[in-house]
Amino acid sequence: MKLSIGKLAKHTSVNIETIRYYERITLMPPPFRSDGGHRIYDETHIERLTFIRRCRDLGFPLEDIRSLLGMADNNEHCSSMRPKASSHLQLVNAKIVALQEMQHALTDILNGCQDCETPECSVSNALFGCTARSCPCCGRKDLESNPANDKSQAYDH
Amino acid sequence: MKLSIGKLAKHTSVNIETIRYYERITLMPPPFRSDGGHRIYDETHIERLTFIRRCRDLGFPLEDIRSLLGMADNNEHCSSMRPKASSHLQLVNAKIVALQEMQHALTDILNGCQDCETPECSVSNALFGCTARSCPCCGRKDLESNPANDKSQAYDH
DNA sequence: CTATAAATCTGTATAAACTACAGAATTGAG
DNA sequence: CTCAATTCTGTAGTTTATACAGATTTATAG
Repeated sequence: MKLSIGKLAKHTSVNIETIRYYERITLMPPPFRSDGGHRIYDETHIERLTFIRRCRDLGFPLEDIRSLLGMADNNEHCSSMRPKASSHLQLVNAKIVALQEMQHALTDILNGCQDCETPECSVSNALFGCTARSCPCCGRKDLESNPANDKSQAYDH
Repeated sequence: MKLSIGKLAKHTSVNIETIRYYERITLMPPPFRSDGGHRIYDETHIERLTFIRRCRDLGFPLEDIRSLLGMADNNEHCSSMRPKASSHLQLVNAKIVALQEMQHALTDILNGCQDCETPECSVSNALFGCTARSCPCCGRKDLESNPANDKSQAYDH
């Protein structure tokens, strides 16, 4: 199964220039070439590139991804992979928690505020979530009038 | 409650130059200044910056964040916020799914492979997850020997 | 209050991760 | 075979920050 760079780009939603960029920085291996010099990919490239793209979309820096790929490239023993996998797992877990908070906030917005015209809606409260100590939407600042306010408490009005 | 830029930086884990950069691109509002010209922040800046940083860590581009913040800045009616909130929620949901897959993959690695020295471990299989059609770890390619292989099937050996 | 170290200021340069041409060569559909 | 579409290399620009230089301001120790 052979793919031109254009087909690979479409299949993975990574654009052509980025694929060449990843090759240049050795994140993707240099592929075979046609007689005329065009790049020829196969499904192993699809897998690898899909993995890279997914990690990027989730906010992992390229060097983290390079390190994870190094694990799969099996230049190392499993014993040396464990710390990497473990620390990456912690980051993944933290990101899931943050995304779930955001998910709840957005769901609240969509459920709670159908079509109001006043600034009493739950939008900013929901968006800023439990970290909010004052309301960016109406400007009310409970904290200043109540300095003993619990920091971890969600702002609510 | 007043904060120097350094305190804000520590409190939010965003570094000083980045805070000034966000001000320059109008993602953060210009703060008050001391007589000498030093920036003075309060807790509304903490909230906003924390929100920005969290979004960035999760892979959302600044323009998406700008749009979300616009919702909270209440220059718009709720009716116009709904489509934005809705499409952002879809992205959030997709990211959660992707992260959970990665979470399972990494957990598998940590549970399944204690300290092997051979390339038969589950590392690459787990990492590349259900998209894998050949094993980057041992090089076996089931797809080529079995062209009718189901694309959606996880590679397993 | 002074001295001086730490923090911040503006402005510019560099980095990381792409993205967009320009002009030439290759590929492939008709 | 032709000619439009695709890809090639190389270079330049964009986005999202970081880093540094030299001047100024602020905090602290005497």
